[in-house]
Amino acid sequence: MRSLFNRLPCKRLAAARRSRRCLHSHSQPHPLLATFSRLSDDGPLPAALALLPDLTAAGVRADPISLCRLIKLCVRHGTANDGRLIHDHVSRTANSGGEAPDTGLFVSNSLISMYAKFGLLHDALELFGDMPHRNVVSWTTVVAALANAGGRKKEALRFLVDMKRDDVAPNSYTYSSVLGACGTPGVLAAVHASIVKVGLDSDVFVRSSLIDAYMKLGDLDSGRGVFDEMVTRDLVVWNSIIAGFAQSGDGVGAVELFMRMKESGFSANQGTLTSVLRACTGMVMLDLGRQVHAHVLKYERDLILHNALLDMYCKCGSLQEADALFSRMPRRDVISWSTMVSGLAQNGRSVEALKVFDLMQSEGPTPNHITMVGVLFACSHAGLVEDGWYYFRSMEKLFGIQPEREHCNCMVDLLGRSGKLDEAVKFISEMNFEPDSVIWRTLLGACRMHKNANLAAYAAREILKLEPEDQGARILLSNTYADLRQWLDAEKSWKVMRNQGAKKEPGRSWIELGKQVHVFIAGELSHPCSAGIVQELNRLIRLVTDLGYVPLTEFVLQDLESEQKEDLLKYHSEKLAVAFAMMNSMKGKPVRIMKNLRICGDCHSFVKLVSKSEGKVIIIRDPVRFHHFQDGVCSCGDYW
DNA sequence: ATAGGGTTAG
Repeated sequence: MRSLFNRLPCKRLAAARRSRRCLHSHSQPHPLLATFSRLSDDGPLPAALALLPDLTAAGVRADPISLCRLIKLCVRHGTANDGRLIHDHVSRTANSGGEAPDTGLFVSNSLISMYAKFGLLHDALELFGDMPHRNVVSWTTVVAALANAGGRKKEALRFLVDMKRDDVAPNSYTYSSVLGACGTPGVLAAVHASIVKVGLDSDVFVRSSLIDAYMKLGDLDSGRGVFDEMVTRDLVVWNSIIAGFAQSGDGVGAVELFMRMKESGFSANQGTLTSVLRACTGMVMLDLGRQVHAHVLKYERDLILHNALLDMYCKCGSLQEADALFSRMPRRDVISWSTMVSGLAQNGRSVEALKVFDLMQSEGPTPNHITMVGVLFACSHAGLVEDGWYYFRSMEKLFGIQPEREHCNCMVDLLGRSGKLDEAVKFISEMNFEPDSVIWRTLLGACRMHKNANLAAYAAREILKLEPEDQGARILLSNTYADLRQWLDAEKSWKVMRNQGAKKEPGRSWIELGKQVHVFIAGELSHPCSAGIVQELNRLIRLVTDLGYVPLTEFVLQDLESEQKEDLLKYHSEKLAVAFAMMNSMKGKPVRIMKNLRICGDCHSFVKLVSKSEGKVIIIRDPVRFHHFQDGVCSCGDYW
């Protein structure tokens, strides 16, 4: 008998065991059980739940399969209280004896999973602690719950250690869950090693988690390595690698992978499209973004995807399209509204941003802390000091949002940039936080803007106290000295940097044209069309000089002869990009340029005049905000 | 009975 069972395939084995048990234990199943089984299968849920007390009264035990199904039904319906009801029922009937030990285990595992899905981690852990036996599934469910909960990743790893100590071997389910909890390269390397050791590294689920984990830690090469080794990839694996590239700022790489994915015969789903849109957002690839839009139409109800599309239009500076989409979206959540608020603010339309925020308060969801960052950003970039103070002071009362570091930073920016440096310093000393380097850097930027070298030196020293290795402070400090033409001090500051091996990040601008992204590096004539670009640049300079352009050499940071300074200015990356764009862009269409550093004052006035003389809309996005140049005027009002 | 990928700011 025994050996016959062993030779049967698993499913049939289980069925045979069940039927054997039935024959031996009770001759007739209770009629209530049949009803319960049917109701737990496809509902209605309330009717199935109502049967539980009847079962208890009749002294009949519900079978674990039905119970597990019922628990899943509660998850689908989002009714945590019903799940609790089942838990109560099970614990009341658990110890009446006479059942296989695994029966309780299955139901308990289901319940843990249910609690985790409802975010009731406390209940999940309590139940886990009370269980007489735990198997891989129990451990895995808890590990996954902790890995997915915010801020409990360390505990997830601890549970992985504990389960091994308890002689329960993790399986591919466990590893694919726990990989998301590896917060440092060292931990990730260790977990990866043990995955290889037990031979689970070829599992697709494990692989996609590995790729994701490496990419999220910024280790693109390792992520790519895992991906390249794979023979059989599925859609999620493709999505992981594309998302990784998109999220780490390699938009071009993400798009290339997307093309390869399609060549391999996969078609994009919502997740793929979201990542591709994010890549477009990062690189200002508006044309590609618009093509993706056509595919988004299929997924009318996917909010994440629509929010990504909305952000793409905002960050490509096309607010008409953003606005049109926003008003057509059937549903809008906090993220949709926040995207719109900061999108408008970053594009220099602060007043409209605040109007959208007003609308949000009357007909939208409750703002969150990110929304408020956008609101304060709008105030600081339009010099709206009074409004900024109002929102900052009332956000806790109105929306229950406690001001955090980011909000304080916006306030320092608001006060500092509007020239109220003393108030900014006072604000810093009165904040609820210890000022960090970000705050000091904001103050330092304001000092540079208002040419207050003494305060700048103070802020820079504070930064260097906190981050002695960070060269940003020295750069900004020496820039301030340079602005003041205190060349000796600037030189001293540069020398320190040189000695520490620091190099200023080169300015880069890029532009999407046709199906390509063209990159321009300050001072380098590396583009294949460089000769033509220089010619065009000279033509533009002649034109704008007639309109009154004078090179603002104060934006050159070294002490050089003025002619050399003009040369350095002339080949700023955004000027190269503008010249290239003028030669190649379509008539009547705006030009979009993105750059990695903030735009300098000289380029700003140059582009203003080019927009006038060429009758062209030029949009330049820097890391913080946008400049829409049209007819000699910029949307930022020369305040950035 | 347990698992992997996508959205806002900094």
